[in-house]
Amino acid sequence: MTYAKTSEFTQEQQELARVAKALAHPARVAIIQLLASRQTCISGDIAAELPLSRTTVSQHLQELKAVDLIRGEIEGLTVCYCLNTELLRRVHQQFTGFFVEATSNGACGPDAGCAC
Amino acid sequence: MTYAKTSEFTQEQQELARVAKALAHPARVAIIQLLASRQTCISGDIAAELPLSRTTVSQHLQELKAVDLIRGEIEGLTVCYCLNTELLRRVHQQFTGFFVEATSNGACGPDAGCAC
DNA sequence: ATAGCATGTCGTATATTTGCGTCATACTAG
DNA sequence: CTAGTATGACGCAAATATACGACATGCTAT
Repeated sequence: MTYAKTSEFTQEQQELARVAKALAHPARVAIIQLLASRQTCISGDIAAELPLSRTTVSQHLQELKAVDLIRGEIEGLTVCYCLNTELLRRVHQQFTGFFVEATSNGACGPDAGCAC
Repeated sequence: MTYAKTSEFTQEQQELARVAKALAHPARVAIIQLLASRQTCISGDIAAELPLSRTTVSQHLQELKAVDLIRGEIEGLTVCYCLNTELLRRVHQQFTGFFVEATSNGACGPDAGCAC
């Protein structure tokens, strides 16, 4: 994600893109849903639930952790991953703001001089 | 995005990831914000507003178009791009559902047997 | 027809992502 | 201490994404 031109955008745009990127893979979406559905914060059980190797799942977990959407605590032999609900709520706000802004102005139409 | 294992996830997870991927670059976020802020559906003016070459911007536009988040109508010499507000609203719902699901269950804590 | 502009497509180089096997580490149990 | 197990780190191959210059196409005037 650290391409040369990436830095020339708004902080807000970069943040949104950053989180979006974290959710840009079905496995990572699935991981978050899994963590949300279980009371216990499972660890390697996640890998067992996904159609991917343990190694690959571990990488996806690291990616989610890098964005701080999830957190991991070493619990003896296993590792306990949890959702960062606080951040998730904040991100939800951010996305909502974006979508509202994008949908508030009625779609451009003939009035604006275009055929859409 | 069409890796081998991608297809073994829920339709819902794939859809969400698909849209998230479309928003996973600051330029594409910026494009949507630009289209939302202007009454007229600008075309190549978009390129002028972004710190990227016209060619690169055109590619980002094609990606957004591929996911149907925006639509383009040839308007004589120029091309008029518009937001697909209908889809945007649907996507907003989808994301909200996801985030609510992820944040409704209180974070796992000592009760669940973990230190998070 | 000719010239000129707006756009998209193509080819190319580089950076990143994805997926997995193998190894190193760390802790638990015997 | 010796296994045994759960995890992350490392390295590698293949697939994608990113960015851009050069070209092709399609209108609009003149």
